[in-house]
Amino acid sequence: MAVDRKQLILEAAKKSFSLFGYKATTMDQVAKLANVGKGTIYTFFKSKEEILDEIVTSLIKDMKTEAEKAVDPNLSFEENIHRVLLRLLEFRKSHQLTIKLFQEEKELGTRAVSDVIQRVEKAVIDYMKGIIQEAVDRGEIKECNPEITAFVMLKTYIALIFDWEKQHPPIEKEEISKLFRLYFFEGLGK
Amino acid sequence: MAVDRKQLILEAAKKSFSLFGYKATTMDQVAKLANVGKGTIYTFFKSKEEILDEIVTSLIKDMKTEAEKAVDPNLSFEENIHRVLLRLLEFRKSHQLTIKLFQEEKELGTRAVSDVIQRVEKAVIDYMKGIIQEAVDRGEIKECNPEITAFVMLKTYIALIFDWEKQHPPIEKEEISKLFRLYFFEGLGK
DNA sequence: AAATGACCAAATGAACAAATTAGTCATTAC
DNA sequence: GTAATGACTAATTTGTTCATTTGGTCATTT
Repeated sequence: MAVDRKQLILEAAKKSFSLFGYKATTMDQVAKLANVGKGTIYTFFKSKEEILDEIVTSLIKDMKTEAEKAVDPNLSFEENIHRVLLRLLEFRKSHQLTIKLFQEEKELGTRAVSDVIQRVEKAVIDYMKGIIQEAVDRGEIKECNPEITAFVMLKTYIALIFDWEKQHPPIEKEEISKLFRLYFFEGLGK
Repeated sequence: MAVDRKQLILEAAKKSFSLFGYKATTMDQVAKLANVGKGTIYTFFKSKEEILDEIVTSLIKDMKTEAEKAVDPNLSFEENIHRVLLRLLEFRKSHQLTIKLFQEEKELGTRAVSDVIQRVEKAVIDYMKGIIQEAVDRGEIKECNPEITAFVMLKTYIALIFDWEKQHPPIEKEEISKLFRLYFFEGLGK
């Protein structure tokens, strides 16, 4: 079978988005990178935005795989959710595409990019929601609204990992784990 | 004694910053609003930014007063810190100046405004830090890093009040109080 | 039938002109 | 004499023009 042109286009676009961002990537560039006529792109995708959407859909799939690798059924819910969050935020921190996208959202506020980031966040929360619901069902943790809990946990991790570093030296993984246990599981109360 | 010109200028600037934002406020406008010559402004302040700084310094003082009013020594630390946070975020939510400033920081990214918001956040965290340290000393809550704890609590509240509302119906005050107790004091663990 | 790139209308941004602005300072008012 | 002023200026911002670039189409080629 000949080369999969759609795949070529997706890879070219992903590379270009990662390197230059969404807005700065031109369709001519993608066509050239993919070794394909520009028109060909439009036989597979109806717009530039649709390419980004498809790339992010597969990104979300990758993140899910990554998250699942972090889960170990022998460990407690507490340990698992911590590992999932760390792994996902590590992913976000180390993958060119996500870095560029978050940067573009903050600096340019490109709408298509905002939309797509929203989608990633929702996917993460949905995934965590599932894990939390299971833990509640298993009786491992107290009754709680899984969506709000997932939301608060994610925001807390982002605050500890991304926001804290803006003004202070980074907190060690081990330390974050301790903080997380203290705040969310044991509680500050005596 | 004649009218306090410096105060007139501060009030005019505050009004204009609240109405149009920092960047969109001109010194001519402030002078006109304050009924003084533009040159007079520069006998009290060395720049537009210094006016903003002074206004924010007094804003921080107001917030501190507001926060102190929320504290009731008969209540538990848990209840007090919750009341302080709610009161401060209520303040931020309902005061024209803070609304405009946060909006301008997000939309325009004006540097002087970013600096000043940073300062407000630091002041809030410092204040909370003190309350937390006291509670630790009193043995009311577990040993913890007061600064990180204050930081995480503030971020959590902002997430619950501002970020959650972007996508969901707002959470009731009473509900936020419950969530806060659950996550930070009792912990999810059984 | 699939792929292509010349083509087009719309969007962008470089370049320049005009207007506005923060801050100064010689003059004025008291 | 000194506190206040607003006309002035250098610098920045804004509006405008217009050539270039861009996303997307489609007649032609393979």
